[in-house]
Amino acid sequence: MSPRPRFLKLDKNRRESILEAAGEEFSKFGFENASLNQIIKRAGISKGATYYYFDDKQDLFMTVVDHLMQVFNKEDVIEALGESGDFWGDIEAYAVNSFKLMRKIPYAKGMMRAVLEFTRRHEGSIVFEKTMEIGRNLSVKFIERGQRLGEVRDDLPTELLVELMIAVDLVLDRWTLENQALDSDEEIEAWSANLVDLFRRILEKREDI
Amino acid sequence: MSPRPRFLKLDKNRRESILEAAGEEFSKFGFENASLNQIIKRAGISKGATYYYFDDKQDLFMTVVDHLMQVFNKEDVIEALGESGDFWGDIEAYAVNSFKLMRKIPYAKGMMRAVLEFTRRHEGSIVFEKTMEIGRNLSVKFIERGQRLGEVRDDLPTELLVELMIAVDLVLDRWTLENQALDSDEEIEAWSANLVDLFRRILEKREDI
DNA sequence: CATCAAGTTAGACCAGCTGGTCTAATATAT
DNA sequence: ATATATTAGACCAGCTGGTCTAACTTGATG
Repeated sequence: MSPRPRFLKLDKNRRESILEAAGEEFSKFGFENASLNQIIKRAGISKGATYYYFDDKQDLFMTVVDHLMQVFNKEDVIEALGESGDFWGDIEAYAVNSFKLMRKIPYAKGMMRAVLEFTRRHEGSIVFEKTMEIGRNLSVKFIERGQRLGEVRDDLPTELLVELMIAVDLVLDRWTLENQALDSDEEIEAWSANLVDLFRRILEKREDI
Repeated sequence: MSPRPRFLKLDKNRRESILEAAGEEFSKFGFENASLNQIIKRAGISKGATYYYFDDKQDLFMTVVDHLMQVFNKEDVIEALGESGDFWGDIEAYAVNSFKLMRKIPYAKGMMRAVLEFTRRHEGSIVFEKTMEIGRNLSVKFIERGQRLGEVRDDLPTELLVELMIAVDLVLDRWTLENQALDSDEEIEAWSANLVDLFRRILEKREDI
């Protein structure tokens, strides 16, 4: 019944072209607005094959999400976060990494937005709870660690801070994407610094205002 | 050909129920995903009437936008912005006003998001240029005035700062909306202060980092 | 009052798309 | 040769934005 194992046995090229087509479509239009037929056409597979590998549209969506999670989790910069002395420096390292990854998988950030939107609309959906937990926990853990170190404010709800981080992240992503600002490593580092500066401005504990 | 004058002659109740139904639908789902049929059903009018008053879906969308623009422009707090000595204080006054307005027209902010999304997808569309100019100019003027007063940073492109402001604004709007945080005037003022604090953190000129 | 034209409305209808189902054909392995 | 895994694509109901005709309302004119 659950056709995912089948999908994993598939030829690598074909598998990736499906993931890419789906990823780009979902990334551009969000879950609801993405056209399954369009994905199929772009991936060059038939309806029959599609529904042989996936239960439905949502299953395909989840497969793309899972794939991205795996890629992102391989990079274990996150683990070291805040373990060294330089908390904000570690964040910057993570940001650089994230930007570099984005250049390799351009639809990754769009997918993140799509997932957020989806979970907002289908809050009851059990399937996505775990997925969201992973993404959220990263930011939540980061914020809580920062708070324990006395670096991050605690006057606003953590969930709100997470939302703010994601929003700012997405704005900078789109900005750099539209202005082709990430062509060289220097540019990646410069924009990472900008992102971290914004995070810092928003999250930093301050008494002076 | 252009049926808008007809619409204005319409009975006020009916006109407003159409605007409200359309506003809520567009606000929830964005332009493309909003169902015209749904709007019609909720407004209690027929297809024939709809296409008698509006050229097409986009015309209806524009009509809602126009309506909101009129409402917002009546409040002329914006004009005084930064004319007094207290720049950030003036911003706060504007934020309070904006939150109060949002409570009266709950779909206003959702519409803003919808407009942003639409213009992003239809950048060529001449119809929307003027509309966007109004919204943008407000933030742009604000930022430039702040820069002239030496309060606002100038190390990032103005357009990017605008995007950041809008994004943060939307996050706080949704947050307050979902947590019914704006029931009393005290809460409105408290959250306005939070919003302004965030604006300030993001925009403020700083040497220390 | 009757007549006639203009303004307004209802909703049947259309092509085009959607996600999803089903069958029949083909490839593969035993 | 046979059973099973895989694929193609015709087909479906349900929706979409938009068109069109026929009926109804309104108001002016005789």
